[in-house]
Amino acid sequence: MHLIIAEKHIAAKRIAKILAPKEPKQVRVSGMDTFEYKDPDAEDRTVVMGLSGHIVQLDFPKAYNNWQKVDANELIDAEVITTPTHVKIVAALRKLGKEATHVTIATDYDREGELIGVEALNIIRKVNPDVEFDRVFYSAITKTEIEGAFENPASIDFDLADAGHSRQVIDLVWGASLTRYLSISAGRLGKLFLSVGRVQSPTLALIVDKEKERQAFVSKPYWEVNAILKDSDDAMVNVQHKNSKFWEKEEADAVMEVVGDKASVSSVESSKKIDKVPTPFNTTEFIGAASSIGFTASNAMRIAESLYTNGFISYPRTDNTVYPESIDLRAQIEIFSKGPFREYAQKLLAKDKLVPTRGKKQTTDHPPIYPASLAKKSELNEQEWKLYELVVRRFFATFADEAEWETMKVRFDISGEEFKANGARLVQPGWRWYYPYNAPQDRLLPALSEGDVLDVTGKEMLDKETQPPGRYGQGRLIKLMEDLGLGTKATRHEIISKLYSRAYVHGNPLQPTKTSFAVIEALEKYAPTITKHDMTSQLEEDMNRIAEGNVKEENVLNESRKMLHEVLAELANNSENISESLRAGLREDKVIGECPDCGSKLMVRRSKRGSRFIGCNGYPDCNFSLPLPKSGQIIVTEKVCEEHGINHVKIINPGKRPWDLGCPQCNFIEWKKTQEEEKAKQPKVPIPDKITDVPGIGKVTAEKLKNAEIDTVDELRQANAIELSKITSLPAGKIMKWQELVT
DNA sequence: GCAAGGTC
Repeated sequence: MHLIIAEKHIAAKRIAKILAPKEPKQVRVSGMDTFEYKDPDAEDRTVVMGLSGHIVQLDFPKAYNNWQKVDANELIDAEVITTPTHVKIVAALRKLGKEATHVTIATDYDREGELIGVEALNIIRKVNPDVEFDRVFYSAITKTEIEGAFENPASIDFDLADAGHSRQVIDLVWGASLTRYLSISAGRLGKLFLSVGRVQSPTLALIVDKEKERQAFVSKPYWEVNAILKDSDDAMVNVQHKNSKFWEKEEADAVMEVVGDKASVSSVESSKKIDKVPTPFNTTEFIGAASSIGFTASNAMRIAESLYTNGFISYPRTDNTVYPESIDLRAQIEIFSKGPFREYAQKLLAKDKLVPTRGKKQTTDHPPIYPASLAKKSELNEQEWKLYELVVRRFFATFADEAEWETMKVRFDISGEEFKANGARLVQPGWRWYYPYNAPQDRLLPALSEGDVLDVTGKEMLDKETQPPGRYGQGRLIKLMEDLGLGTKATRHEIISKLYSRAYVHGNPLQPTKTSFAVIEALEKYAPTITKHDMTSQLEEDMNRIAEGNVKEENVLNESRKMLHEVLAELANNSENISESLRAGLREDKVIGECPDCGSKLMVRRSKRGSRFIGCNGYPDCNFSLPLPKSGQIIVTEKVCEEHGINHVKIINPGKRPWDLGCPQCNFIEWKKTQEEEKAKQPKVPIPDKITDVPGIGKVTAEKLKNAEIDTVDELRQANAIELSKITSLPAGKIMKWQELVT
């Protein structure tokens, strides 16, 4: 039997369909769908099966799992084992592998694809050591490419796979040991650990650096002088003094002073401006465009994935910005000559020649993202449609003409002072007709010529100040990561999500917590390697050397482990310092403002039972407290409540979108109000006389309350639930419920 | 419980 292995299920299905003389048979093997056919030239049947990317994972043996017992240092030279992550697929691979006489690896045409293929082959060779194997390379699953690839099978590039494997080992060993070191050092064990990694840490450093730049920024005041003119047809023109920023108020005042009531046109310059045709979408460009119309990176990718699996767009994870020749582009446009985009498709098809733009990056992995089929609006939800439309319009735009603007620069003389106005008018929409996103508005000026005189109908002086550089939005950050070589098309958005879920950042644009400052500062000082994108560039270089056969993987790994030993030694030499500054950062993230009762700091605290609340540093003299939700990471944001002067709070739960709780005091007041309203709706129940009559309070609980000097219903009602919870170790929420019942 | 890379 000839076994063909593709990287994913859908690729296996489509390859089988292209290669099979008639419709391939779908056969289930160990719970996996495979595709079978009989090639007339072959003696035997062919089976095509798909993997799900990597089906195995690197890890340390179980003995290393205990963070308290196993030191970070020991991880460096620990054995690295391969464990299956997709058990069903591995089982199917073994079963089919045993039967196979010949295996063809048909995974994606890139380094990870080579490694994924070798991983699968290794599993097969364990059960069938002498099996024959080869490799095919293709850049798009089209009839021409697939047939061409299978007519000319090549051999597996084991060096390239080794290069990929070295990356896996280095990432695991560096990531795990530094994560463990920092987490232990900060006393953050359990799910609040402080993670470190080759990609995530330099990315976090970018965000922290930007925040530092903002903090160091000193804004400078400046003044702007504008005037409003009216021409003979009563058309208004807004003009600005040629000094767009006056740094001295006196100078602006002086200009205001002299501006009279007539303006004369001193010059009119008109010229042309060209907007270049956009290039085909790769993942980064797509996320950037989606981000500019309001999608988060992860949402954009999640939706793209579903559009892809439903056949509406091509594969969304690609670096390529050049359409491969094997795709019949005209036919792809023709698909849209009916339906909601027909107007656009027809206009393109009427062109003599369809020449698409080419981006800077040309790769072998996949084609750029383009629409694969015609969708009906009713088949998609609103968000899916928006992104589908984005992909369709971008695809069209890449065949369109340049957009052309007519620009006008007019200078005016008002009482000897020069003022200016800029106009722009889109004269040739070109590609902008197909792709109307983020289009600059026309700025129309009336027809003016030199010597024209206008009335000055108003003047104004605005005081402004220079603004600090903006924080990174997700789209911008992903572009920057790509420029620096951090992460891949498939992982950049996941890295960003990781930073959110680890509570290193919040908000969009991204804002780092104090903990992030502390983590990055500690690493930059004592383990700088892991905070720089150079580590990735160095790794890329090493991987290229391995791939070219110039160096053995083992040598690169030895070198890397040696470096990591040095890094950990440096950390150990400064352990007290590091521990202290990490803990200080963590503490700072818990400060939520000043206590309204006593002026001490209000902090996020933990009761003995482990539940969180906001408490006052003045305790026990001050009892001020506010409740917090039971689960989720608590992030104190920069926003301050206008009414209560304390910071707003966000709650992060894994897998859920962050919950903006707002001001904890407002939230508590709101909560009490809804409780009261709820209660008002309920039929009146008499308030119990004895504490043991309160539903939910039994003998044991009553005893506990008694120990805390709560004997009567009145005392229960008046108690501070959180304080009482601390003394009795009864849940505060329950106490509050009982209080409701006796109020 | 640790990374980053595939894929869903």
